[in-house]
Amino acid sequence: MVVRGYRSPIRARQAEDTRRSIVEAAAVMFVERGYARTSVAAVAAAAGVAVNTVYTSVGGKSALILAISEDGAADAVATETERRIGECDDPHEILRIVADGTGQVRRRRQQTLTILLDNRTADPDVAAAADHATRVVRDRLKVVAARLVAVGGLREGLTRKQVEQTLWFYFGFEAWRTVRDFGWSWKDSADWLAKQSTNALLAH
Amino acid sequence: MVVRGYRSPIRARQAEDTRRSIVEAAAVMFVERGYARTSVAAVAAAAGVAVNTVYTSVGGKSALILAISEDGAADAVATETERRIGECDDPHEILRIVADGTGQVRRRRQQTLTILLDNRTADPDVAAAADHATRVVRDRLKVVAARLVAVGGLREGLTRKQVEQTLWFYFGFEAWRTVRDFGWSWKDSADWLAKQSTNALLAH
Amino acid sequence: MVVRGYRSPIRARQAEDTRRSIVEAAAVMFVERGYARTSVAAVAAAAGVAVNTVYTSVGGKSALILAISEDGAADAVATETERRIGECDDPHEILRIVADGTGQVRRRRQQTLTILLDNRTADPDVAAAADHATRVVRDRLKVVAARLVAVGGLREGLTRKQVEQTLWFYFGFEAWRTVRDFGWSWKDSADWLAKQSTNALLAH
Amino acid sequence: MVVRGYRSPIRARQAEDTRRSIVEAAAVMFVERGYARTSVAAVAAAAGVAVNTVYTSVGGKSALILAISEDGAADAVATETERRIGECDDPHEILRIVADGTGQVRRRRQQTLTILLDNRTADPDVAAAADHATRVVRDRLKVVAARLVAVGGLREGLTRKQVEQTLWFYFGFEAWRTVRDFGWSWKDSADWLAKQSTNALLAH
DNA sequence: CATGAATGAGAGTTCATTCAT
DNA sequence: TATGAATGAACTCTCATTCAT
Repeated sequence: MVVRGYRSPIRARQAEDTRRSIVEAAAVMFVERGYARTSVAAVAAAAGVAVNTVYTSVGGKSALILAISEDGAADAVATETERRIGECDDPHEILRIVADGTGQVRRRRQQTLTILLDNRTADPDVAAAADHATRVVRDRLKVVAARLVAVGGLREGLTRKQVEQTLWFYFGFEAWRTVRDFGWSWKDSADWLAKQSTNALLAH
Repeated sequence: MVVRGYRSPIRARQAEDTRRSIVEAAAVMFVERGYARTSVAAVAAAAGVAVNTVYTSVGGKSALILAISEDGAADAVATETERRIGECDDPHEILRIVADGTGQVRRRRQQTLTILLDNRTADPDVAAAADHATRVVRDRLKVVAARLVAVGGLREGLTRKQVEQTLWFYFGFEAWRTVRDFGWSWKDSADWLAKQSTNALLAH
Repeated sequence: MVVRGYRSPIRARQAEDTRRSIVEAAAVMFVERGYARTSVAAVAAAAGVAVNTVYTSVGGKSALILAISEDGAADAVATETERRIGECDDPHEILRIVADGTGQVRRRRQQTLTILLDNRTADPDVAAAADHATRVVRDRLKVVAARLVAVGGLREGLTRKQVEQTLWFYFGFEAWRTVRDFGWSWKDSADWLAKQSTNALLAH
Repeated sequence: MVVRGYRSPIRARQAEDTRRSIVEAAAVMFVERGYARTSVAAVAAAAGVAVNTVYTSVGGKSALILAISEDGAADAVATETERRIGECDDPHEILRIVADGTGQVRRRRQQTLTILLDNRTADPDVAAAADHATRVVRDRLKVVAARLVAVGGLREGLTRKQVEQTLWFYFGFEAWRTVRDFGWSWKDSADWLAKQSTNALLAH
């Protein structure tokens, strides 16, 4: 077998296009019909490729979930949010920033999160990906909790762990899902959550 | 054609036992492995019966979900809770009662709710059952919201709809699931939710 | 086990009623949906009895076919027809009698014959019953052929075997089925078949 | 999405071979054991392929029937027969041609017709295919009837509809089946049917 | 790189039948 | 005698996956 030093940028880009369209098609179908009831054949048909192309260009069914969950992993918003919080000394403002930040992440990754959370039980790989996503967010909220403790202004008697849990209660996936179901606008949702969490966490 | 009345209480009870053990086995497996990945054969094996006994005594796979969701449908706690709220004039006390009541329902039906909520996407029948369960609880919270409006003491500017949504935010399935995940005791969970919702809804 | 000299004519008659209604229900369903696609459970439901009663009072599925095919086996018409042919010397009249006789048998046993003929391939038992019914009729036509040879008036050169085959062609199950499909009246059908067979068999 | 044209004549032919051998194996088994009692697995085994290859290359069980019935649908003989009848002015000759033509079609499609006719009740799809085949032949005989009316020589008082029905009686599936069962040669069968139908339809 | 063909494993479901009452 | 419960065996079909091209 001769390994040729052969690269075709055109074909490489086509391949990338194919891959992307498959992953996108999969995401849509996973939201609509759920992971378990979506067949690889259906994804291929929706993407307009042969069944096997799904395997050659993305991988098996669980690779599709991985690809979906990785697509939005490197989220610039989250990094930016973290930076702003690190620079902010006002706890009220910090909660506001968290509300906006988690809202924007949610907005951006809504589809992905729905897929991961709603199909936890369908496949161990999905469960793992969902847990990973959860852990990432909760780790960020841990940092926020530490910052809130540092800047002061919390209600009496709140431990750092309690703060972190409260933040997750108000800004976690379930919270956002619930308020999204109410049909509120993104801004109203963020306002409301910021207000509730302020009540819960800050003195006065 | 003469329809002869045939009754054998012994056999009827045995049949009911069989049915129950199948449904219980199914519930356990649906929690552990999820609906989609649990086969009827596995349920039958766990219940110690033949595969087709599942069909003759319960029905198909989706009938299992239905049976599970109906098992706890008529919940005496919910009725009792509604009665107590109807007799109570103190809004703080009402929220306390709601916290305890939803907690007890959750406690009692934890397994069932987990199954329904986590397998929504796996099967339309599951989705329907989950929606039904959700609607039942939200309808009850609507009544509570109306009661709170009636007894007074709410924060200024809150509409009845907002009250209902807030109640769902604090006492709905997602809220309880979140606090359960924190590993808190049932009592602590109820206390915390009551406190948070009081902050959110009541003046002072 | 004590064998009691116990007979209850009432129960015996009830049992016979049950049996008959099951067989009749089976006959209807076999015509409508075919043997293979008719389940024993469906027959039982149509007859208003438990599934197992079909087994205890008639037998298995193929016993149903046997019961159906025997119900009309002892056909008085056929015997009467044979007698009249034996007494008749006019070949034209004989064919007339055969036309009427086979028509009446067909009329009377239409349902049964349809079941047997249309479900030959569905079950070896059905095939056997169908073959039996066919043989009975062809044997009778053999007697007729012999009689026609005896009374004379046949076209030149016809062997007894040819006569028998021709009679089967014009008065057999397939012939009657074909003319029935035309929607003709029983009388018109018999007239037409008598005329055609007369043309085929008799001189002039 | 770019749809790339992919053609591999070698593989396409192999696939076609596979398909054909499956359909042929199915035809044999349907004749021998009937449609209902023939399992897809048995067909696959007889064809030497995996069970699911039956599904991927032909379709489900009913698709097998369709494939079988279509295999001989475009029958050149029928077309040729129609042409010859259109050019013929002698009614005796026309009946002769019809006898030969229907006989040849029967000869060629014997297996297919047996399958369709004998399994009518086994499956609605089979019934539909059988009805279709029947209709095609009867439609052709309608044309013949019209031609006979046009060229003249019919017995007095025969309507075109009666002519068509008579043709179906003598040259339809049931008629041919009956004479086939007699064990006659194809030629003898055609001669006999031509003669009988001539007697029935033509003056003198 | 992408394809069509073929596969093995397993799913849910139905069926004819038997057992204990 | 007739019943309801339970069964084993089989069926059709779908799925995720691999092979040769």
